[in-house]
Amino acid sequence: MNALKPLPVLQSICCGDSGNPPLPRAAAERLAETFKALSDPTRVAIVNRLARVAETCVCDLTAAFELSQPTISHHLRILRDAGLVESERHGTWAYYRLAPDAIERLRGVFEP
Amino acid sequence: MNALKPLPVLQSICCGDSGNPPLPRAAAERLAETFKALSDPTRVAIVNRLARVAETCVCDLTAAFELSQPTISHHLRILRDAGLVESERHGTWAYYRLAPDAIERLRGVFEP
DNA sequence: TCCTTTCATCGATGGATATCGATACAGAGG
DNA sequence: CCTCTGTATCGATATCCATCGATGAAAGGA
Repeated sequence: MNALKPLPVLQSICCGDSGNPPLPRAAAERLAETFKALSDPTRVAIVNRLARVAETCVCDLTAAFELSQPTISHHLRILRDAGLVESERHGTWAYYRLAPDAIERLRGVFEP
Repeated sequence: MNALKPLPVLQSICCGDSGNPPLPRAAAERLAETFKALSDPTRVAIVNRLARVAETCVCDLTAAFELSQPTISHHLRILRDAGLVESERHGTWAYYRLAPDAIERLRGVFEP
């Protein structure tokens, strides 16, 4: 932790603080939460699968990935809490699909 | 784990396996690793800052975020290992910038 | 009503992670 | 050589997470 900012002459050699407003902490935390939902290979594969088939029930996911049903359900909950997927019950089955506007939210991080 | 697939009549009610090739596990792991690097609020804020100022030394980051210098260095290493940022030393200071083609890699997950 | 199927939740556990202080390394200037 | 400053790494610790078996909840069929 350096309490003093560099001298002006050094500030031009190093890099000065830009005048742009920084990303608020709350926004950074919300974005990080969404990225964290994609920080697992299984969840990336689930999202990719939903991008291809548009709708899937849990039973097909447990068959596709070699994981137990509670584990798949756990991953789906994390994706749903992050707002990346939506779920709907039809009779006995629960159908999951991609949330329509979830992807657009992630792009702003990389743009000035 | 259900050993039997649903009967054909139920298969049409539930959802069948699409013929599309699934995402290979290695690709899913690589993508998850990149997303994991963005699963922390501090790292999201660092990337956002680099998107605005294009180049920053570590000393400015430790001043901007109220974290210790080892912690900032730790986060920068994770971002660099993930291929999201690049670093370069000029004299005493280390400069970090966004890796140019890092963002494009992340988009394919959501597209069929 | 009882049974089966599908999915969600709970509790436990082994492994990963964010954070810090202490320390080592590297470059610039005496 | 030594010292100072900016970074990186190390070791330790508290917390979080992925996974599983067991169990609960909900819906449909016999």
